[in-house]
Amino acid sequence: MTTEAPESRSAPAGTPTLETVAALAGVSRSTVSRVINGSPKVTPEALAAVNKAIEQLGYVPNLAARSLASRRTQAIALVIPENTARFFADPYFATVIQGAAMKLAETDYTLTLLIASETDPEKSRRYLQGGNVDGALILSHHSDDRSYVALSRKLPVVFGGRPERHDDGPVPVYVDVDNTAAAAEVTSLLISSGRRRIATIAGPTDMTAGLDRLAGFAQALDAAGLSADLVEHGDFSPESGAAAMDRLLERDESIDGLFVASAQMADGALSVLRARGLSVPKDLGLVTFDDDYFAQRATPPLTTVDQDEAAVGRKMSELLIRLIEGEEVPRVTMMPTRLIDRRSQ
Amino acid sequence: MTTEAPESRSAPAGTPTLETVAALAGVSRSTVSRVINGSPKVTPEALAAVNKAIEQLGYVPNLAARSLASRRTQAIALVIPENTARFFADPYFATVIQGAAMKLAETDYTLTLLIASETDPEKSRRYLQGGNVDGALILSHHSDDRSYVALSRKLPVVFGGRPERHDDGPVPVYVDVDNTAAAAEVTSLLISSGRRRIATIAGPTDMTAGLDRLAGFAQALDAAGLSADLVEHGDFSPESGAAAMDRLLERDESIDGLFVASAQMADGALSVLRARGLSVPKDLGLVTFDDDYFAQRATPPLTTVDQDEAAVGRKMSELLIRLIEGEEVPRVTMMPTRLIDRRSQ
DNA sequence: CTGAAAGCGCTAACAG
DNA sequence: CTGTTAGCGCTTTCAG
Repeated sequence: MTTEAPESRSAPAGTPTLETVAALAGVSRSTVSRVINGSPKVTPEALAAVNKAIEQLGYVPNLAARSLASRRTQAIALVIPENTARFFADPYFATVIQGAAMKLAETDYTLTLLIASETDPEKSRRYLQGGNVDGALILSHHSDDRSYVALSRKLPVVFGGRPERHDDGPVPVYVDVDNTAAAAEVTSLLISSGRRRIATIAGPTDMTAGLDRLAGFAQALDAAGLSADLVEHGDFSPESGAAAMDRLLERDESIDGLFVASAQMADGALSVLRARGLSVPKDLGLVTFDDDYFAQRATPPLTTVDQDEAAVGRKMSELLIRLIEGEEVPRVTMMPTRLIDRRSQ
Repeated sequence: MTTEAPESRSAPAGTPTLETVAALAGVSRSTVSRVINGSPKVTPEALAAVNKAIEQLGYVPNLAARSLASRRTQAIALVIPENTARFFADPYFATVIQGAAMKLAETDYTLTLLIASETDPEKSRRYLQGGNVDGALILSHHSDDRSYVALSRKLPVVFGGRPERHDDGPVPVYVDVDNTAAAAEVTSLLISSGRRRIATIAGPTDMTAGLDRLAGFAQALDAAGLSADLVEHGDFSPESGAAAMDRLLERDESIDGLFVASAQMADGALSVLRARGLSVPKDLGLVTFDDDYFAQRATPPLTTVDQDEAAVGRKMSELLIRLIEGEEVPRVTMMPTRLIDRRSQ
């Protein structure tokens, strides 16, 4: 019944453990642990001995054990809506993820991809609240992030893109670009080019980026005393842009200016315009959002808003880590956008 | 020195533990553990009591503890080359990842994104060999997967895309499409259309997909007694396709057939052809690879090879899990491709 | 079928 | 600065 004689424990088979290292270095496990965790309270000699032993043994700490003992997992979940088909195809999200992952790769945190099942939302909720991660990065796709906004009271959480709020809790921490301001700015370029009958192909109404760009569009027209009634929605895909363009022209053939909420949709819209024999910018000024391949290689190249998606991802990771480590962070972080004038307005 | 009186342990604060559940259900921890792990050796009564307690407490097992005790992590690493900029932008990889993640989401495995740093390759090697994951999914990007091929002897590993081999070890397990056969097939369409001076814009020489498609192209021409000397390489991006097209036309203006190894490159090539007043398929037959937006919406829509990237990802996950669970799996799995004839040849 | 006991590998006070 | 002593929460023989 005593806890004696721990000598006869595990034979030095398998992967080396902290204990193996301690033995080889001639110190206690605590000291090895201190070295691993970079504690300053270790004599140079001990440190050298331990490091040598670690090197020699090719020792790698066991994360599970560490996390069990320290009650920190060093893991961060990246929550992705199940509706992934469009999600991954969307270069916006792909790039944000990339930025977030690259940033985390510089730290000791690990990124766990969590696909939020729509049929069993409990599964991911349990995972997140079950202490399996130290925090979560959430890419708001559709506006069904209600539950995640709630989650952010129990776990450090950072959103990518302004999450929609459905109650009066505290504002969740998020990183976004100022879609409203940027949309207004690029739209006003249309106005200063003398366009008067200005329409927009807006994003989906269940994504805040779509809503915000539409709001910016309307703001700009309002300020100029123009009517913002020519609005058709797409889902950010080229196909939806083409369809919206058709609807717009059906409603009013005299359109002479157009703000398309994404370059991919603009590509679709352009194909319709071309088919109708309308040329940009001669017959109609066209500005858009995103400086991707579509905006750059369109005929003509399009005046657009450039946003740094990777920077959004990096910032999300940075904020989350600070949050996990107990720091105060701003609830709202707006990343800069840049207007690229290619004279297509 | 005795191990007695464990009663006065942790107050029932914080998250419920297995012990809490056991107490509430009136059984031992072992029984709760059995229930959680779906052991059949539990009486219906015990099972019910435990499940009720779990429900009531909102109990979630602690993965770290479980993994420490069971020596299995239930985690799978997805290894991605650091050169991520292009990686994530590439819809091929994005979709494979998606497929792999979706498949895993149906299981109890968790996906950890591991960015393989080029400056510190040891970091990911240590992580992988340190017992932090049960297996790894590796998306071969460039041909620097030497170390990962070696890794596959110490850890269950499945590659996406044929990995290049640099030694004579066993063939690693991989999932791919038969790039060679598909490229040969689509190229032969060009031949049967009567094209005789056939060129190719090949992929990069450091990616097996690029090499294999080039090999298929050459095979088809050889079989028809045609020369396969008109080869220029791109990096799968539209820009590189345009540049390669320029070089090709400089070398030989009489080209009447062209196989482009990716639809994105084909898009670039088409812009060059258009600029030169050459029309497809009138002046020149054009076939490509990938049935994405570029192939579908090109002018004209292109005859191409459709591959199901998500299926590749799913299959990778499936094989890896079987490998982890000790099953034998085929070393090579070829996913089907489909020829889509749009009469652009 | 169930419980007791003994750790998995590591961290974290607490003495020394 | 270093070693000792207890566990972190769960699985797993091994008796019963």
